[in-house]
Amino acid sequence: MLNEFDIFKDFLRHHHLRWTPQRKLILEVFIEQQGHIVIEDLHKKIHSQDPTIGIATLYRTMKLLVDAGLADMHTFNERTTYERLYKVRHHDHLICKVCGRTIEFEHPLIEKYQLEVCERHGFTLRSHRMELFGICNECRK
Amino acid sequence: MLNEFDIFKDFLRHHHLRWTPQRKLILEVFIEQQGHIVIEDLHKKIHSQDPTIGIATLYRTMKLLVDAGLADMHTFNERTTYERLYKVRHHDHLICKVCGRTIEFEHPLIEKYQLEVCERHGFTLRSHRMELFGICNECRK
DNA sequence: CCCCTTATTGATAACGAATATCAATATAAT
DNA sequence: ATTATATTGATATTCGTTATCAATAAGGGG
Ligand SMILES: [Mn+2]
Ligand SMILES: [Mn+2]
Ligand SMILES: [Zn+2]
Ligand SMILES: [Zn+2]
Repeated sequence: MLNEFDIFKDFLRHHHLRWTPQRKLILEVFIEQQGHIVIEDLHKKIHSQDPTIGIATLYRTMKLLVDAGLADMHTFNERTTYERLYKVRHHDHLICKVCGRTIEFEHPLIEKYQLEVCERHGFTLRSHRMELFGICNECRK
Repeated sequence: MLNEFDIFKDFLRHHHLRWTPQRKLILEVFIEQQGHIVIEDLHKKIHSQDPTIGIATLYRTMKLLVDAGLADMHTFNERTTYERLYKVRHHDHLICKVCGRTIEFEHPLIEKYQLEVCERHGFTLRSHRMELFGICNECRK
């Protein structure tokens, strides 16, 4: 199986885009993160390795990673986060309104019923977003 | 059962807030809309009845209506919309990525499994968001 | 009804995340 | 190497929303 670098390179080639040192570094830093990461934190880490990389390039590259299927973008609590999406199963999130913590889960039946609903409406499903908001175990204490 | 005006008045009293002509007009215009409405359209309609009402007051009042449980706020395709929430059953949305149309649906089993997931994680569910993105029947043709 | 505290208002400045612009530079195909 | 074109970083710009603030209004007590 191809690794993320090869997947990204292939994606770029396919779209007549170019493999650059900036894109390489951004991908390197991104894949060593885990969980949901915001642009700001990503930028700090990238900046510490190469202070010349501009914020615009980071935004542009993250968009490419999403298009390439290597990153997933979420917006929780007015905040945009990116999540690695490589050999990671699809999942949805519980989001604590108090501490902001997210809990990941998957529920095959829910996914199945989503498809059912779409079929019933002649709708071709491409992606979905499901977020459950509330109060987590820790914050209830 | 109380109507929306009484509910809003009660809400305001409870929070030591005041019933004003501006809030009355905004609620009047809001409840005669159906479906998902953006601030801009709401503002146009309000402006035609009273050009002196400022946009800030509209934003402030819509937030109050959400808090009072009379309006629901969504963000589809980077656009914030408000939806009337009075004697309207909870529902989720299919959103066409081509034409932007939304289709409403409800699925009791999905809701049930959502609760199940929350219980399993000791999570107290307060609200949720579920949006299915894809291509609608019209746009596929 | 008046008084008085406090909420509300509208105009407008400010914010901030994300994007557009653009001239200089780098990439990769030939 | 040459060449066409994609990319870059700095920076200006966008735009929906919120903060500021002085003037005004609401509404409870008397
Ligand atoms: Mn996740
Ligand atoms: Mn709806
Ligand atoms: Zn929590
Ligand atoms: Zn459509």
